Amino acid sequence: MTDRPRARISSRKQPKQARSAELVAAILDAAAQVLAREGAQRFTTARVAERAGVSIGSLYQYFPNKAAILFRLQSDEWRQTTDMLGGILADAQRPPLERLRRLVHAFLRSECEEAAMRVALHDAAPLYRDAPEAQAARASGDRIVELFMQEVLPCALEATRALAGDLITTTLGTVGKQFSEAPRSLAEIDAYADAMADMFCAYLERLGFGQDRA
Amino acid sequence: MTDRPRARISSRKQPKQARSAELVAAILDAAAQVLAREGAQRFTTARVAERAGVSIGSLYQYFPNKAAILFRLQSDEWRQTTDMLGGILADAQRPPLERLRRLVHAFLRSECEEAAMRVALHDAAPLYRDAPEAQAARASGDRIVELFMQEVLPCALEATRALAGDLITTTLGTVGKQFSEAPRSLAEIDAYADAMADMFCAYLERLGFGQDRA
DNA sequence: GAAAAATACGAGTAATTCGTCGCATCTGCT
DNA sequence: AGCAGATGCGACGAATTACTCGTATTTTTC
Repeated sequence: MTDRPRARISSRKQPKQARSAELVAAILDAAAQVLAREGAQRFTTARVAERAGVSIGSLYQYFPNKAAILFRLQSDEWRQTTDMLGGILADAQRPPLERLRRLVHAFLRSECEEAAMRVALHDAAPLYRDAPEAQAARASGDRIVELFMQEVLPCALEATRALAGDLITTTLGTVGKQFSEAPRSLAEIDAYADAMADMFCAYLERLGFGQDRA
Repeated sequence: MTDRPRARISSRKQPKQARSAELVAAILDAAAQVLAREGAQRFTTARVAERAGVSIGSLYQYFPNKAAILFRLQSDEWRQTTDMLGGILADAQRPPLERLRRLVHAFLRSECEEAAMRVALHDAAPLYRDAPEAQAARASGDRIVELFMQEVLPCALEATRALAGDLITTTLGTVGKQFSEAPRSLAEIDAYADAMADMFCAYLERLGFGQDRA
């Protein structure tokens, strides 16, 4: 049906000298600022270049188009988040459900940092969402949760486990996304995170966590 | 910080003759089609007018701007959905948790109808999201769930109940939103809805549903 | 130090889009 | 029929935006 704007997102040229690496960093920094202060609608390559103190031509030497800048921001964000969450789930000292609770807390807190920028980045999602690179990034996050699910629900059917993992991942992600849209105090965030963790734990326990004797 | 484009969204003029009422209907119909076929990015007043077989000037006689058309579509959608969900929750014949399960099923199914249009409407959300009318529409949906929560958790603290209601509402809404982005078979939808209902029920039962003797 | 390669620049182009305004047409009413 | 208000029209103005290309500058290499 629709011919989505299939954006080429891979980088146009790799910076080889030090100054160009700085330039790319300046652009990304400026992009985050423009996104936060002006919103997705007013996010333009010209504004980013101006804020970065760089000419528009230089910008286009390292990013093939506007979507590539946005995708790069989102991509960096994702890598950072998945690393953090992976670290929390891997902590074998603590019981699994406590790790899950810590994960929920950490995720919601991180979603509320730089909230304005995140909201705008989500608003701009249509510009980079359909790129193949974006789906790959998501998949790596899913795998982390899948491993955890195998630990928590070893006896469940594969299909059940996959569905539960998908549900938890999706809930966390989408609720977190909406969560950043309204400013909240730290106490509110923690209360919400506890409620969400309660919900996940109640669900997992009902699904069979704790009944290891087969 | 940001100067959001505070859109005036209330209607410019009420249609008084039959032909103008038809014109408005034609515009809304065309708007839904343009949204579904072209996506939010290519949703323009000119395209809507053309598809409706109406001049651009006529369009602007009944809608003050582009955002108003989008908001109207979303608003109609919301009213329809809340009516349906309210009907399901009000059915006093069935036990509460079964009603909740039916609600989840109905909601996810409805989210998958006209999925392309819904996705585009969500993409365009930044254009109408901040309008005061939009928040009022959301609130009416929240009240329905709140009544249900009072029935299900009469003994819980007010704060707990409100938080749980918020969590369930938000989860349903945001997961549903993402859900419409990928096409699914009816069986997949039902399986997902069952998992989500399981999660909600496990949560509510743990919170105290079923322990009425104080 | 000079040639070559990499980097930086920014005016300019082509396209798109929102919304207005003056004028034509239609409808209901007396 | 004839009038007034409602409705319908679409060319046009003003603004914005993504991106290119020829040229100038800096860095590296030999």
